[in-house]
Amino acid sequence: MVSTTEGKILEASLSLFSQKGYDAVTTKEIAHKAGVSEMTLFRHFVCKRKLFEAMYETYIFNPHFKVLFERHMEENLERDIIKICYCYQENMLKNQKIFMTQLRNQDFVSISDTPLSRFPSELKRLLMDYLSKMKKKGCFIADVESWAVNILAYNFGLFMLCLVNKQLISGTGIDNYIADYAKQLSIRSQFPIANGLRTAMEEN
Amino acid sequence: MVSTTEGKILEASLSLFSQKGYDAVTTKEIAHKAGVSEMTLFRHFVCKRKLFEAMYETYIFNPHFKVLFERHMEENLERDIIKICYCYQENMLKNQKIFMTQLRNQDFVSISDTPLSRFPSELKRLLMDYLSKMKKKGCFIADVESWAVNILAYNFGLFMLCLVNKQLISGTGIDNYIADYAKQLSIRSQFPIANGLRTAMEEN
DNA sequence: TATGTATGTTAGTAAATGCTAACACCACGG
DNA sequence: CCGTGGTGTTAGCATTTACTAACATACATA
Repeated sequence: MVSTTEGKILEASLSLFSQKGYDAVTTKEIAHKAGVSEMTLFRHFVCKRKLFEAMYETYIFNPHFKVLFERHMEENLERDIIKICYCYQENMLKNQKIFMTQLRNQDFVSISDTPLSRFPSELKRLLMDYLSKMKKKGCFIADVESWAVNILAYNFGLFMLCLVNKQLISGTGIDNYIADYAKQLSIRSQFPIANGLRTAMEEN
Repeated sequence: MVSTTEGKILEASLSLFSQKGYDAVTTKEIAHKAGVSEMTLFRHFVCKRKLFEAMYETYIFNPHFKVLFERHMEENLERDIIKICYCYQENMLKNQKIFMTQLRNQDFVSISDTPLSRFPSELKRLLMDYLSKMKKKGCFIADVESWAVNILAYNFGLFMLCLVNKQLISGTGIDNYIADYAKQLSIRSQFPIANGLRTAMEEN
C-alpha cells in the first residue's frame, strides 16, 4: 500500500486503466479511487494523458532476459527451458496490468513501439542464439526457429489462458505444465523434423 | 463488400469497435465510416449499445469443435493434432475482430459469459476425452490434462503472437510451425512424465 | 400523379468530461 | 503568530457525445 498522494493516484490509474482502457476511465473516477480530490490529481499530473504516461513509466518492468541467457544457462536443455519459462511468466505477471492497458488501447500508445512489444522479438533472438549453440554442441538437432516460436507461443498462450480463463488451469498452478513442457521439448530435441506430413491438413 | 445500409453500418462497427473498443468509438465515427448519416444509424439500431449487440450477433462465429472430434478424427495422433490446430486457428481468425473487441471491453460484455469465452473450456474437455481414448488404445501414455493445456496454450499463443507481432513469425506462415508441433507431440506421446525435475526452478 | 419509404440535413438538448479559477482549510516550521 | 505548501470544495467553462425532432429529398410502387 502506497501512502503518498502521487503514489495513490498512480496506483488507482494502473488499476482502472488496465481494467477499462484509457478512454473509458474518467479523471473523477481515478481521483475517487485514490481517495483524493480531482483537483489534486491535476495539480500533480497536469493532464490525463501525462498521468497515463507517468503511470506507465512507473509500473513498466523491463525484462532482463539478456542476463538470464548470459549468466544462468546450464546448457542442460530441460533445466534451461524451465528457467526460461519461469523468467517469462514472472515477467509477464509483473507487467500484467500494463499489458492489459496496452491491449485495450492499441491506437493510443502504439503497441509496436513499447518495451512490452519489443521484448518478444528480443526473446526470440536470444532463444535462437541459445538453441543454435546447443545445436552445435550436439545437444539438439531440430529446427531452431520453429523451436523458438514454439517456446514463445506456448508461454504467451499459457499466460493468456490464465488471464482470460483462470479456472481452465488446474489448481496446482502452472509449475507442472512447465515441467511437462520442458521434458517434452528435451525429448523431442533428439529427433529431426519429419517432412511430407503436411498433407493431413489439406483433407480437412 | 456489403451493399445494404444495415450491413455497411455493422461492418463499420466491427472494424472500429475491434480497433478501439466500445467507449473510444463514437456513433458519428461509425456513421462516417459506413458512408451514412448518423441519423440513419439510430433509425436502424435505436442506440449505440444495441448496435454493438447487433454487430456481435452478426459476426460471432460459433466454433464447431464437436463435429471435428466426432467425425474427423483418424486416431492418428500426429494427423489429428494438425487438424485440431487448423480448426482452432481458422476459428480464431474468423472471430479475430470480435475477439479484439472483447479484449478491449472486459467490463462491458463480460468476458466470462460469451461464446468466445466458453469455447476454450469446451475445447479442453473435448481434447481430454480424445486423449483419454487414445491413451486407452495405447497410442499415448503421458498426462492427459497437461497435454490438453499444452495444445490449448500453444495454439492460443501462436494466434496471439501473430496478432500482436506479425513479423515475429516467418513468412512461410504458421503451417510449418503446426506441422513441427504435431510431430513433436506425437513423439513425446511415447514417453511417460518425468518427476523430480522441478528443482531447477528453485535455483533461479 | 400520389403515396410511402428510406435517407440526408440541420439544429438542438442533456449529460458527461477534461480542465481551470478562486477560495478556504490545515498542519508544520520559523 | 505568521507564512507556506499541500489539499479540499465549489463553481464553472468549453467541448464532446449519445440521441431526438423536424423537415427536406430522392425514389419506387400503386
